[in-house]
Amino acid sequence: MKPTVHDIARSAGVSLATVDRVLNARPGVREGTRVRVEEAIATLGYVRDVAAANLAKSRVYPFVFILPVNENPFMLGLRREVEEAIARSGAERTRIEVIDVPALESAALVAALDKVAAGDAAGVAFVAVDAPDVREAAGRVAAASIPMVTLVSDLSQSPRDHYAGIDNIAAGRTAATLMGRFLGSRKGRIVPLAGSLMVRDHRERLDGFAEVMRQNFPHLELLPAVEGRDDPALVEKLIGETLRQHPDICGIYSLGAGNHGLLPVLEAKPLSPKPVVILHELTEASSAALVNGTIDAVLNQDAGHEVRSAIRVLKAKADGLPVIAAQERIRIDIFLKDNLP
Amino acid sequence: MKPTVHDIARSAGVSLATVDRVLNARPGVREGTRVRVEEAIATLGYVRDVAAANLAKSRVYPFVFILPVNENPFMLGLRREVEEAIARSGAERTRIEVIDVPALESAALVAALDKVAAGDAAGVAFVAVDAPDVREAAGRVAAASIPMVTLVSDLSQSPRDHYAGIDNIAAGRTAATLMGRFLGSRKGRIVPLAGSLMVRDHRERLDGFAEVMRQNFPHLELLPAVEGRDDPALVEKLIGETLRQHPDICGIYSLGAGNHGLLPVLEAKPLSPKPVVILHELTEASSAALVNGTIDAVLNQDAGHEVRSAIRVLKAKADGLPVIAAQERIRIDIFLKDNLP
DNA sequence: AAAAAGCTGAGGTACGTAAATCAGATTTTT
DNA sequence: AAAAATCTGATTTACGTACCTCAGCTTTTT
Repeated sequence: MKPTVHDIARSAGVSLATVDRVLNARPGVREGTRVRVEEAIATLGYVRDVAAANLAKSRVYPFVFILPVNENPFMLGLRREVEEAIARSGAERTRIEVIDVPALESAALVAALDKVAAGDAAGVAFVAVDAPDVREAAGRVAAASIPMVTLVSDLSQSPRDHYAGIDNIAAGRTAATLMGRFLGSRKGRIVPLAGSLMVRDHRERLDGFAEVMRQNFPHLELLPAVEGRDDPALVEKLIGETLRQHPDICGIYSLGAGNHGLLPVLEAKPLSPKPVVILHELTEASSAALVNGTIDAVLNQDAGHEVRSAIRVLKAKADGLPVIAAQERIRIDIFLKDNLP
Repeated sequence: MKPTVHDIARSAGVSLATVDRVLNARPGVREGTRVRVEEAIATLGYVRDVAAANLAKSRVYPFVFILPVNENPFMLGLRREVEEAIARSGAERTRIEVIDVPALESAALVAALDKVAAGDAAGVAFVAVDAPDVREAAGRVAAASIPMVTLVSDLSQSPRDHYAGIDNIAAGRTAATLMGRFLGSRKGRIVPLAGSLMVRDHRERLDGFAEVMRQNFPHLELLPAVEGRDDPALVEKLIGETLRQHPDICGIYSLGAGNHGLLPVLEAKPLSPKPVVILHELTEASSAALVNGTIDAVLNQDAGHEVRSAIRVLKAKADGLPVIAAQERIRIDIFLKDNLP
């Protein structure tokens, strides 16, 4: 049978209250007594029953999710996953507040973080904008001892407890290897399509991609990135121009969320020979394009996993418990037409 | 505030005992009263607090894992993950018993399943051998209303509640597409290396692989599968012979657990031009081979996810709760040298 | 030295649910 | 019609932990 506080009390020859004071580091226990209790805890191998403790405390975890207002499919999906987590709040003893902030603006994010730092949240998850003022605000959240995880986009050199997202440099490298291997001995130019290189994840993906390209596939020329601002109309225009200007394009790497502009162009007038196209983010559109052969591979991060992982980690940090590292690693999913979900 | 059984009782004008009888479908409540209580439950939007219920019941989930005794790295890893789950048993209110059975023998598996069916387990997970007598034994487990998930290898047309493993046909297809695309215009023979085609997952991988090969890459000739019984020495011998016999081999697909025999052969005398090699299961050896370029891709299933998923699903089934389908889908991980964990 | 203040420990109640025991009302049996 | 059996509902205790209140003891203050 699992030992309980009663067993500890009996074994150490003290009352429940004393055991409780030792367990919860409350004052009012003589040193010698404390040691006796701690020995009993160690000998019996007592572990606190978190469920019972939460029940007794009527514990709820008030978490805050700071999400950018962004119309692209990935962010909409992320938001939906947060809403599903909110729907499960009752069962999970969480209470999740969502703060909307304009995308890519650090000022609003800083304000939101400061509001969290001043409040009584048990944890905060946010999509980071990698800027100095955000880093400072994160410092204030950490100073308030509020667990903090970055979501999707990380904040470098910050005191966040955890990053729930993929390694974007690795994603770019992976895309490059797939691109190079799929092209084989074909020669030509590769065009990367980003949303904005001011965004850290886009920049990292491009960096990883460019490095592997240069190193392993020097016969392929990498064009400067087209920045489409993830705006379908703009992407359509810019990509159309680029393709006209460079008839020898043999590869396209769309590392942002501009697929709604890219796919129509590719489907309207298929190039010959068909370029190798690799996208990020699995959506209905990209899934269909994979099936009909317009594109060749999709790299994906699972927003549902990211949200659930963020919540698990925040809970664990709030309770000072360890996390299962392997469970919380967000993987880069690679989809070909053969392994679609 | 979340409504509790007390709120229901007050709202319906009955006692706690009556609410409890309705909630747990116990007899002894007049039809009219039952309806009143159910209406109160619906109006207030009551949901049972599973943690509190488990506490009151002193609930533990006695689960049984039936694992084949098998020395290959994947099965050893699976076993280690089950052991880690056992280490977490206290916190998760589980009590996990492991039954060892000889690999690939349906008789021992049937005996183990029958033992489970006769016992008081709250759920069972097992690595299925796809045979009629196993199917029948599974039927007896289902008849005893014991939740049941297959692990790693599925049991067709069986009453299992869930399958915690990858889609092996899709895995084979994915391997074929990667193989074909990596080879580009190269011509030659492809050799599949299996453990045994009597094992369902190996057969399915081969089937998926062969179909895509035939359909999309007809210029590549698929040799009959080499069955190496996942025995390093035997694999080394057979693969050596095959390579000598067919100097034009340009692709190797190792779909079983025979990598410890294959890798030494490839590293000892590298072929030129280097064949494209795709393996299953990420281990230290395959990871190293990926980094040094001996092999080109690794398909993997995450044993830790499979075990944790199996436990989550068994718990949910035992409590009659729904599962988060997306969370429980086991994905085919594709690793290139660029996205190793 | 008496009173006040702090220290240490004991006991009890609450959290939300399950389940056993108990009490009153209704129906069935003889 | 009385006794027994069955229904239906109420009360109480328990699960493991947190935390509040109170009592006895020791130390400090006046």
